[in-house]
Amino acid sequence: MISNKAKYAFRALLAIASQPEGEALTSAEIARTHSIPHKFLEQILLDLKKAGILDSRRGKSGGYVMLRPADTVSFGEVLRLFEGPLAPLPCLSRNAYRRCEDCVSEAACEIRREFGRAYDASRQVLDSRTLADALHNNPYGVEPGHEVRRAG
Amino acid sequence: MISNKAKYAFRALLAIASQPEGEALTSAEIARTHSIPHKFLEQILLDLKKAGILDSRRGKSGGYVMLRPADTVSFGEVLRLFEGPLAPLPCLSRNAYRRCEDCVSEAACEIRREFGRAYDASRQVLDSRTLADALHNNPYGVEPGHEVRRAG
DNA sequence: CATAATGTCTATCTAACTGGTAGGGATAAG
DNA sequence: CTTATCCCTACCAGTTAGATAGACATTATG
Repeated sequence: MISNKAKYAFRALLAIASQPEGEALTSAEIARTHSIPHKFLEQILLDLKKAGILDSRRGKSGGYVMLRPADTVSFGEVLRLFEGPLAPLPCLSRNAYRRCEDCVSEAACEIRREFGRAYDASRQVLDSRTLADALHNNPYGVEPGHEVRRAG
Repeated sequence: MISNKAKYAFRALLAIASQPEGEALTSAEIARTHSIPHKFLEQILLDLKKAGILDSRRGKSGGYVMLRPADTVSFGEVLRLFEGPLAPLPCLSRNAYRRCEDCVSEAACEIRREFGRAYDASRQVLDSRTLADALHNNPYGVEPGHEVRRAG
């Protein structure tokens, strides 16, 4: 199960990304319309800003807007931001690679091999599908080469 | 990342499943050869026994053997035993279904839709691959209908 | 029967994490 | 100057992870 924090982040991002270009949403508005604890949401939006996904305006008539276009923000990227590495084993993570303490051979490890298959399958979805795909309900797995579109 | 408990369980199961028919492995042997804390492993093996996957013999020359054949025990089943539901969202879990607190429509939920795709992909691997597949390094995705072999 | 080696069960402990809450401070509009 | 907003940090209660400990039950063997 993903954390509430991550789930809130997706709700907020989808709300912000579906605003008309340039129109900001305040944390209070998002919190109210999506039943998210306000101060908790503020932390989340701040994280998204620090990650370069959102931009913010302070003061009266402030709020949040997308900094990067919604079709460049993948589900995997957001999830990693709040959950850390998505790999089921440390030895399968690209960014947070760590060998298992008592590993003899990664190539021969059955657990690594099988979980690698599961991870590949999951990653192919999460790292290719973007906020824009979700909002437009874009079909999945139709166009060839969809695995690596704008969202890296 | 999966828990150490689950990882230890897979190590132990693969060790037991690769023993010659009828030959038991003791918790102490497994703990030593795989660098697993002995008492911790005992709890794990007990869980696997209670789940009907392993059988045990007590007393001198005791130990653990497979109760069900290795080609009927899927990775998903073992993982669920130690990690609980694998679904990324409660509303995607078959066994532990729960609607999101403030859900308006599951059919319209973009988050549910996208995570459903990721979960499907991952589940297709985990619920089809068995301990025997892992031990024999059986190829994956070759034979049609492999999704539902002996392991349900 | 005694002993030693095993599995079985339950309790306990510490550190980290989850899911918040709280209270300011900085900034900008009007 | 007031008010609404974002920004930042600290804190807290409950749960979970990852064990550790100790006693009890069962069985093979001498």
